[in-house]
Amino acid sequence: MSFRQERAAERKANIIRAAAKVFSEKGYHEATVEEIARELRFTKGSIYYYINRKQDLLFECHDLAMTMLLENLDQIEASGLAPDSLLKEAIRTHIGIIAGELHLLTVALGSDYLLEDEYARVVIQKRDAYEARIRDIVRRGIERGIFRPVPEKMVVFLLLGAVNSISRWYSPDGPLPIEEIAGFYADYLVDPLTAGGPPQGETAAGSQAGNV
Amino acid sequence: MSFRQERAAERKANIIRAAAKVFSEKGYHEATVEEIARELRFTKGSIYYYINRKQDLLFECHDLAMTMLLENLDQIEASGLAPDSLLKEAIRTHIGIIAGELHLLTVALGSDYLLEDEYARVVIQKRDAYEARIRDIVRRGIERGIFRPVPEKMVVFLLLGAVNSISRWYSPDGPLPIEEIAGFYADYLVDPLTAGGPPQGETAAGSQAGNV
Amino acid sequence: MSFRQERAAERKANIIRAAAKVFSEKGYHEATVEEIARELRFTKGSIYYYINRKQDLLFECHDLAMTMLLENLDQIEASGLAPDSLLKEAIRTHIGIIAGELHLLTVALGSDYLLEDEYARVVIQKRDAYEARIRDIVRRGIERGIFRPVPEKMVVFLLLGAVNSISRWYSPDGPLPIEEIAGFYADYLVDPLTAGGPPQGETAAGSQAGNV
Amino acid sequence: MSFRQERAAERKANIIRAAAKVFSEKGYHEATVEEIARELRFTKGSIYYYINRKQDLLFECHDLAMTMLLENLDQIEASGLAPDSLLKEAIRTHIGIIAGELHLLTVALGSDYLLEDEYARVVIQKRDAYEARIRDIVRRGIERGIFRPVPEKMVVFLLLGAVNSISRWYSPDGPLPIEEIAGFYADYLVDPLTAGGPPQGETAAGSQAGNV
DNA sequence: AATGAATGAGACTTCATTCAT
DNA sequence: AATGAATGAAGTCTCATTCAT
Repeated sequence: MSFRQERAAERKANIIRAAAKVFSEKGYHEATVEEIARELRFTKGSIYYYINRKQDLLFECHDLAMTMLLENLDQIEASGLAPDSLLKEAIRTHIGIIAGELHLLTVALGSDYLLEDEYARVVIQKRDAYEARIRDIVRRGIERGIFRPVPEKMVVFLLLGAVNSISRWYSPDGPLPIEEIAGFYADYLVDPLTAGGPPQGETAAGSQAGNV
Repeated sequence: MSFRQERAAERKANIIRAAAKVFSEKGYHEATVEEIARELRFTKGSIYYYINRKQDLLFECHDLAMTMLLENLDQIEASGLAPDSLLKEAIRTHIGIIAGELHLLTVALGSDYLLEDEYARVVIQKRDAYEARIRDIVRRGIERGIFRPVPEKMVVFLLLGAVNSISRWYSPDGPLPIEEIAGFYADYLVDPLTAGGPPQGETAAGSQAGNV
Repeated sequence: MSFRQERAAERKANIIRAAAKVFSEKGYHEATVEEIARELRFTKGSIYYYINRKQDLLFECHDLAMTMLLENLDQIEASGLAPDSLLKEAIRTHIGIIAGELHLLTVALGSDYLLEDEYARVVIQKRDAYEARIRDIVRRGIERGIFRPVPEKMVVFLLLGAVNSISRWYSPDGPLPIEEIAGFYADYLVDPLTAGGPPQGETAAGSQAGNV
Repeated sequence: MSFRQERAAERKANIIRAAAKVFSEKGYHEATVEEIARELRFTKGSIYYYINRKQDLLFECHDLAMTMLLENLDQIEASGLAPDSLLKEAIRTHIGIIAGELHLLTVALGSDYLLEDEYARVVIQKRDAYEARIRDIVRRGIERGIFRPVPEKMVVFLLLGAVNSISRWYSPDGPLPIEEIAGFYADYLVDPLTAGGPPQGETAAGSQAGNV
């Protein structure tokens, strides 16, 4: 990448982050392009040198966030950890990303019905891929007898629902360090899966396997 | 309540539900007053005979939803159940309300930054009250040694985050009956609180039958 | 048509004529919707109660003009005149329509590249139909030996080119009554087609000398 | 003219022609400076090294076209032809210029209301001069008894209207060579002026039958 | 009770134009 | 000579809201 291109890319990333900030504070529609511009010390028109439409900014927020989550998964899956540790690590790092890119993830985890069809398709596909990979971890855990049998899909929804909701209340100024939050969530959510722990065997789980 | 008032109240509820439907499908801003009117077989102008502003409809959605949740809590708290059963029951019925009033709860659990300050204050207060009461159940459980000591606030966030996210994927046409989902969530989320590990033997499963 | 619908249709026709006026004076792009509204003592927003987009107004101008020309052709073709008289009558009435609906025809005969594809297709089809019907008159004249053999298509282009250009200079305030202009054009353009040469002597020419 | 000046002039002509091309295809307003630049393998910014304003380009199109027409008239008037032959020659060469500089003439013969007042004045003056000189040819013909008495002004409008409209449908890829079109138009339009009817027999018409 | 009509504020977007490099 | 970047003015369009009937 040439120097010029690099600078342009950097500037674009800035714009996306500025958009994420404003979007996360006021919502997509209440956020005006002018506000995003102001955030960057730009004028309204200037933004349009880098983007085509406001909607693009929303898409880029979603896309960047999903890309970060997926790449994170790549990394930790390369570690060779066992399913239980792996799932915990996935949760912890997922939470770490939420905290580290709070605006971005707040936008991305918020309502996606704001995305126009064309864009929604791309984003939903990535999100589905992410969910599928988490589900795979759970499945592998069950197969190896590390996790008790559970309806994987529902469990993943439960896990991600709990985890993602952190973006709604977390503040870096809060009393708890994010690592502690992350650790607590990981344990709280994964431990019930480990065989010798929580509900043994006969939960509705069995009958539900593969149902959701 | 006089016949007149009754009819008026009923009509108001209809309007709120129509608004909730459209809001939940398209989001507050993409939903036009005309669409809501159409849903009611009204014209845009006519709806203003019943409401003052579009924003009112959003507020009513939030308010009605929170009222339903709070009243539900009143009811089950009157049952005299022990904290663990009570918490599970709270979760189950909370999920039942989500499923039963999907549009309404989807709107109410979605982004609240769409509410103007005046209204937001009212709604947030109710939501805080709801969280506080759930937190109290947890606290009582800890005090009585039924639950292990945990950071109550975070646990409640975790619980509600997981539970509320159901509104994002649940569909009445899905394969799983909502009671099963509710039971699974309740067990999965409450069992980790019980002191020595999961409740022995008596998994909620049994006690859940036909509960929601 | 109900009273209401009638009124609405009338109002729409007014809007189209107002648009035609402004378009013909300043061109499509230099004409702002606000100016058109002002012409009608409307506000900008009000116009959008009747139309969807500015482009619609342009289309309606084209469409209305072509419809008038085509209906006029229907009428005079029903007269049973011979091709030479018929062609002259067609030219005369065509010119009459230009003068009678000067704004509208100025817009319609002006550049059609301003129309978006969807609309252009409709308009071009009507224009082609119009040309084809004029061409048919010429062809019938040739077949019956009333006209000498000529390349019909080119002749029609020549005729219509000459006739339509009237919209560029004609003014109702000019010295010449439109009937005289129309008669002169009809004779000047059709006589060359009649086999033995032009009608001798009796052209309107004399009385018009130095008039324009 | 120095080498430098020559090069500069050439470049300017290129730019005007590029502008004419884009203007003629999309109209003045729909043509963006960027497109014109692209046509020249320039960037938007660069073009402003050569021009001051977009409007200048439009003016230059008009001006260049009128200059070509006027210079053409100079040339053929120097030939000493009689009014009838002269008028035909004027029409033929006028048409030749339209075909030879199609883009340019399409722009120039199209709507002039796009020109700002300052420029419009210059252009309209040239156009008036052109019309006046054509009118003079007609007048001389009448005075010498070669043409029958006709309202000169209207005749010139008719002639030019017909001739100029060629720019709307002519394509170099069409079936007819431009010389034939030009000849046909010249005869068709001028013959009606000659007193006793058109020159008998020798009209180009015969040879062209069925051509278009 | 209901509605057609009208309005005005505001947002997105486009683009000619400028300018530092 | 050339260009990437930035700007500001303007215009289209949407829609919640009002109001006379």
